[in-house]
Amino acid sequence: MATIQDVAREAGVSTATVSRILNNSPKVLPETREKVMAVIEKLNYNPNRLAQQFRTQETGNILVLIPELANTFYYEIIFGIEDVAKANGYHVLIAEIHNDSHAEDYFFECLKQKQMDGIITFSAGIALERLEAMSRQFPIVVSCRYCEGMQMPNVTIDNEKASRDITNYLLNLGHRRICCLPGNTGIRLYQDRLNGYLKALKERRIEVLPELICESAADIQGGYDAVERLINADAKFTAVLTCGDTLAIGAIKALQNSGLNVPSDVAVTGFDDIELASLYSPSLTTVRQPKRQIGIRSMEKLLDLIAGKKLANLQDVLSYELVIRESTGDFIGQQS
Amino acid sequence: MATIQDVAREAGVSTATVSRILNNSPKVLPETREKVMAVIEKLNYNPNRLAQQFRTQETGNILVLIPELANTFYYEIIFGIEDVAKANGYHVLIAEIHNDSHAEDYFFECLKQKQMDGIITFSAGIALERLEAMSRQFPIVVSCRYCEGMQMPNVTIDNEKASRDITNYLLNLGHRRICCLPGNTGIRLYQDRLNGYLKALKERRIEVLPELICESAADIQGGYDAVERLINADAKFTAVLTCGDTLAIGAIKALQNSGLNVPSDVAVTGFDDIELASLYSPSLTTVRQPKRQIGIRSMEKLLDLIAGKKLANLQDVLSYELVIRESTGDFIGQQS
DNA sequence: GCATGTCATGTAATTGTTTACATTGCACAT
DNA sequence: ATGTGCAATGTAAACAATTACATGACATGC
Repeated sequence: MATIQDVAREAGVSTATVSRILNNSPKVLPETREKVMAVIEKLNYNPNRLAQQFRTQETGNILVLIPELANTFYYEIIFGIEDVAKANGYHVLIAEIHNDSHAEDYFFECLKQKQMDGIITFSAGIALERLEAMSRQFPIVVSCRYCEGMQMPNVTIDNEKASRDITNYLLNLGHRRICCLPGNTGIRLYQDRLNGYLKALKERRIEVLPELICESAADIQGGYDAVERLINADAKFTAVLTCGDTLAIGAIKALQNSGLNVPSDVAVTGFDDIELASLYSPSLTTVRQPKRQIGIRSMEKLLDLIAGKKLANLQDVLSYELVIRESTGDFIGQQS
Repeated sequence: MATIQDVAREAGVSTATVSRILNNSPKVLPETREKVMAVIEKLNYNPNRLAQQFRTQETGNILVLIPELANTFYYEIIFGIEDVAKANGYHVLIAEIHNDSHAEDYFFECLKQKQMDGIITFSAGIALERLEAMSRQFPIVVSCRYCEGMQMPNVTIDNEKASRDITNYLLNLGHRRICCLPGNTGIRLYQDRLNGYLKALKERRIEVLPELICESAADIQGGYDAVERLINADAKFTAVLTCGDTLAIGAIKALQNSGLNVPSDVAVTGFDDIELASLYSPSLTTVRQPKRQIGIRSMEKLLDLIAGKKLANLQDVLSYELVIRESTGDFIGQQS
């Protein structure tokens, strides 16, 4: 593998000149450039990016940490990130964290050690305090996770409010016994959505029934299992509010397997508006997060951080939208 | 940010000693080790991994290139990769290629320039000849894409045979007018599956009707669009064979929207057995690829390549399985 | 007491770039 | 002729680690 020295020697110039040509510095004679380019061609020379990065402490790569590849919610966000990244000459790498805080640590170490220029994370397995401390030193944006009281660059929607809204929608349809599938309440995000549900019920002075709240993994299987448990426990309900579209899909499948029709027997709501939400049968009533916008905003923030700019505001709270589809059907009873 | 020199100076030892401690070299006095560790702690020193990598030409990272994050098929494969990687001290990064061969090039450049130790690719936008040439020099494994005649490390199933099998299954159920949604036949993978369909029909001497073959994007929307086109063209058929589960889901949604029931009016088959295949309504009859195994095998191959071992065999062809579920229903007619 | 071996540690080269600074050569004004 | 300025190019340091080789201290055997 040829080095810049090989090129310099072969072309009879100094490495500095070769470097200048490579970096499009203007101060170089056209004929010199041509001569050197010919040698580069001839030797099939490629600059060693590791050496470049080592020298400049810049990689041109940013890293996105996501909890699970399996959650299709992240696609469009990542599209948004990629768009902005590409337009600014950055490349996007993705790493899956699962629940492995060691892995998460590792990647933050990579950032510390300049292996990438910045991180956008959707995960938060590591201690928030550490994350906050690191974010003061390195370009880090936390997306889709509201970190109350924390001073970190942050892009989200108001999950609690959105969840309250969709609960109110069910209440307005006449539902009173509404199950809640909050997913994993160990994760702040899901806790917020559960809180929205609780708040909505309390505002209407409707009793919260603990037996209608069923935690689970926040995926399809989790939704399926949760509803199965509810049915086995003989719970009575006319609606299932889930804190994620994947949960909703699992829930619907379980309801159907028990011979219940969605929405005529039980209404179901999702959250996020993943691609499948509109394509599933029945299609899902859900909260649409501005996914692309979240990605765009996150990357823009990250670029500012990388450039060392002061952020105009640390936290961006974007707007969401209620999307009414088939899974909640029609009005079933009295308005309260 | 403290460097190894700072640590050495502060601890009153040489950088070599610090380095030895960092790399668990045995030849260092316990008291020296302790003294240095204390300084490392005190200065909050972290080795600069970029410098390490630059020096050693090893990164401990491998890269997985996938065409689209949106295709849930890759999750479990990546699980398998991650398992083996983790067990061997490697970390997995993922990059999405879309249809951007520049991006693909970029990442292969990264490999050339030692920014990662190896690549497993599910994509093949770049010229196969170049890929083959590179794979002779660098650790590269091509997964899920059969590259006929190419001499590259490769892990796949026999797509054509699997597709022939599932077509035969439909034929055995009595179907004669079977649509085929091959997805994007520009991609070899889908071409192979289409060929399997064609072969099965020809073996039974059933006429291939071009109007029943409808190319599209290889995703949910593509499947939806393709069936819509077939219906609008007033095509007559009793089954739809798709070359991907996402296509199948789109197809089912479109059929249902036209008032057709799956499977009683039209049978539908998928391919891949993504998570959703068993959870969709109706659940999908499909070809189960040994996803985890594909991941494991791919990573094992890559490790051998990184270690510079000669591979026992370049190509691994793994076995698949037909999974019968609801979307194909029961026997509808005469056996041919 | 001296040669030899072993162990812990130090010295300094090395890796491939970039870049601040130095140098050279030339044109032009004086 | 000579000084000045500028453009093109060269020189060499710097980046932060690893590691081959060197060194020094001490123990051991004769």
